Order: sequence, then C-alpha cells, then structure tokens
Amino acid sequence: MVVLNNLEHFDLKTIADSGQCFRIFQVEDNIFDVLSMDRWIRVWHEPQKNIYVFGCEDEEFNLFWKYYFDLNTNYISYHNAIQQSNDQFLKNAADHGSGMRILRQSYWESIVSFIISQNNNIPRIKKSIERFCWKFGKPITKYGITRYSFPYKSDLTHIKLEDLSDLGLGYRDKYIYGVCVCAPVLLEPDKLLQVPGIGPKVESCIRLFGLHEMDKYPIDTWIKKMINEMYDGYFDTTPYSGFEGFVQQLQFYYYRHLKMKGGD
DNA sequence: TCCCAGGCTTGGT
DNA sequence: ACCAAGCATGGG
Repeated sequence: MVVLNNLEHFDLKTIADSGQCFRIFQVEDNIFDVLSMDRWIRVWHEPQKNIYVFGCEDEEFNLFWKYYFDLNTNYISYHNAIQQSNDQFLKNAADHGSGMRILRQSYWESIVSFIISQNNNIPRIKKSIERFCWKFGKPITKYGITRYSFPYKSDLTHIKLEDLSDLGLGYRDKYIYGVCVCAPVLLEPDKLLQVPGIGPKVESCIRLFGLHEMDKYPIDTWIKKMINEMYDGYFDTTPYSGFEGFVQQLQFYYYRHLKMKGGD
C-alpha cells in the first residue's frame, strides 16, 4: 500500500470521467480500478482527509504508477497561467476540473483505443475495449473478481478479421485488424497518419495521451461545438504553449458537464 | 423511431 | 484543396 495525502490537483473521479482513458472502473464511491496494459491497481480515496491509498507495493508505485498518473509533473504553473488569462470560460473550466491530469498511457493501448473512439460514444467505446481485452488479454484475479489485461501487439499477429466481429467495432474492425497484424515499424509516431483509420484527430489523441505530447490539442465534435459557442469560432492556443492538451481536457470536461448536466 | 456518437475514407468537383 | 456521402452499431 502507498498512502499519499494532500496530493495537489489530482482527482481520480475527474480523470475517470474526462474521457482520456477507457479502462478506469469505478467500483464504488471513492474506489477505482485502474488498468493499463497488463497492470491493475485499486485506488481508494478518502475525500474528507484528502488521502489516496494505492493498492500496490512502493516499488511498483515508484516504478510505474507514479509516472502513469503524472504525479511528477507540477500542474500549479498551468493553473497559474490560466488564472492570469482573461478567459473566464477557461478559468471556470480549470476550477471545475481542478483535479485533472493527463495520464501517461501506453502507446499501443492508445492506438487501438482511439481508433475505436472515432465517430463513437464513450459507453460503447468502453464496451468494445473491454470485449477486446476479454477476448485477447489474460485474466487477472484480485479482490475476488477477474479483469483482463490489454493484449500486447506481439500477441495479436495471427488474429483473423473475423475474430473481431463480435466486439461491436462496426466498420472500425478492419482498422483494428490492420494495426494488430502490421509490422511494428509502421506504427512509429511519424507514420501514424499513414495508417488506415488514423486521421488528424485520432493521431492527436494518440500523441497526447500515448506519448504525453502536451502541445497537442485534439479537436473533436465537442471541442468544435465549444469553440463555436464560447469563442465565436476561433480559439487561440498560443497563450498556453506547452500545455495545450491540458487546456483541451479542461474545456472538454467542463463543456460536456454543462451540456449533459452530469449525465453519462 | 430518429439522431447522434471525442472521424476517416473514398469519390466527386 | 475542398465538400458530401458512406461507413456499422449502440445508446439516449
């Protein structure tokens, strides 16, 4: 167990609902199961004391999860820069999403996940990814339940297109098949846009969430609507150089909250 | 039932 | 270079 108190700008509920990752499961109020590739950690939150308890050994935490949750990055400077701007909507978004962080997710898991995410909705994306893990991953049993790892690319080289037909992927099945069986060199970051099924938006997400390129600012349908409604059709990211992706997550999370009133 | 979903590809100008 | 469809299917 690793116990941390007074963690600044870290709220797992916010991160879980921000749509940047699709394999955080809320077990109960203030209990979360977080999965990344073949790792699974359970996290307990005590809001009244601002304590987080991470269910792993010190070594596992310092070696992997501390980095995954981006706890080495100081988000205070980002918030300071935002509060010094004249952008009231963004200031409100930063207050609302005070515990937001950009997770350092697996590159491979990000490729598959964000290809699935295109023209899709979050509940369905999560289901497809869960079925993908259930079918090709390995079981991990803890706390009296079994979850499944996200399969490595090297474990998928011999799958058939038809193996993907019962995952609810729709027309994206052939894209997923392609990245599973192709040569790894074709998935290097500078070649992502040449991959069938990966366009500018998906590439931007893979780079932001899978490579932690914080200057990426993915424009999806929500951000497009937000820019039209809140910024009269143009949003200048240059004041937020180096953390555009963080700004995007705050805006996405806040705007979606306003439109859906906490639903979903 | 209809519409939309964190878009991409293809085929028309 | 810039549209407009079509894409499969689940969720609201």
